[in-house]
Amino acid sequence: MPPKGRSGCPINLTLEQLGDRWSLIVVRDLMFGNRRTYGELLAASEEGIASNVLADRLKRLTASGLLTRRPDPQHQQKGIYSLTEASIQLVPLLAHMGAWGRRHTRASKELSVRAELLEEGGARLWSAFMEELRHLHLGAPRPRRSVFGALQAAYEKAMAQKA
Amino acid sequence: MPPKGRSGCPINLTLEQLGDRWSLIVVRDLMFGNRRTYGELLAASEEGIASNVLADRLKRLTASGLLTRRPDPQHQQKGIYSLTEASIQLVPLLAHMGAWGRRHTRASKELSVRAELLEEGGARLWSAFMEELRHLHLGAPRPRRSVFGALQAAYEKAMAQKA
DNA sequence: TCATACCACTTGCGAAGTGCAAGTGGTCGA
DNA sequence: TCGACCACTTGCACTTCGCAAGTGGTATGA
Repeated sequence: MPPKGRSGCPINLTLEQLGDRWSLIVVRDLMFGNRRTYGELLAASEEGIASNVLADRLKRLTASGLLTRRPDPQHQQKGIYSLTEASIQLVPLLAHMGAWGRRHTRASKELSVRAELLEEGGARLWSAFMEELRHLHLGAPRPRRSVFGALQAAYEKAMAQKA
Repeated sequence: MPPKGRSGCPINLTLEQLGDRWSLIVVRDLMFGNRRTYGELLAASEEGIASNVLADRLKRLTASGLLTRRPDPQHQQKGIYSLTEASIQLVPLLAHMGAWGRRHTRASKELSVRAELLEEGGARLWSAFMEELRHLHLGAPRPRRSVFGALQAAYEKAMAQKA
């Protein structure tokens, strides 16, 4: 089967799927912010994503197998978005992006706390986090320790210290 | 100093610099293909980058400190582009992108060979490769072993086997 | 020295992506 | 049954992208 797109290079193909200014922001918010519906993703967006762009990205990411959508039993109209195994495997990539951004951009201290923890924790922490994401998004058994909780707590502590 | 851009999140800021379909392709070709001039980057581009887009990216990447340009002593008009420490530190990111693309996209076997080696080699191999890039681009001393050569040889072997 | 090829980069233009504001049509709670 | 809510669409101005052709300076060989 011939590879589609501009070339068969794996880096290129990754860029073709994720190389825009919003796709990974959406994945990030699902992953680290546990935002699961259109409304949550739109309202709590740190970067102020436009509603049409969000709708478009949810559609594309779902079509390419990085997200799934299931109806909310509480609310007919609402959909609940989940990560898939493919997007859960983006954890190391996002961790590295955070680490790089922390060093080479003017990142704010509070928002860098999670990136810092992930960097310090290394591959073992990423694995634990991925296991937890499999629990939250794919129905896998709940792991003992919550990395998600630790990241969240560190972030909230940093925000409190700032204020 | 307040962070610029959409938000101070390090992942977001990384995306604002590199989140498009071409910037990392240019870095990849400089890094793994050792293409150092506009002409080399344009002619050997696997993905067929457009000349104006290449010119624009070289300008932007240089402006944001990911590349430097110095004149070619052999040829008045030509410039030689080099990676900087910041872009050399993208090695782990590109390695992960390759690894992810290899698993989750229809990457071609030949072009995946380098990604596979980088993935197997892990952090130690990345460090060695970065050391070598510092030699090639920043004038650091030449390291003993050439990762670049090994990657290149593996790629060429794969291409030969295909033909 | 002059024609020719080369080379880095620009220009023009249609197509696609982005940002913003308003709208739509179904759903929920009182 | 009314009004608030919610997921998502539409319309429009603006920017970016992709492609093809062009421009003007530079090396080269007769």
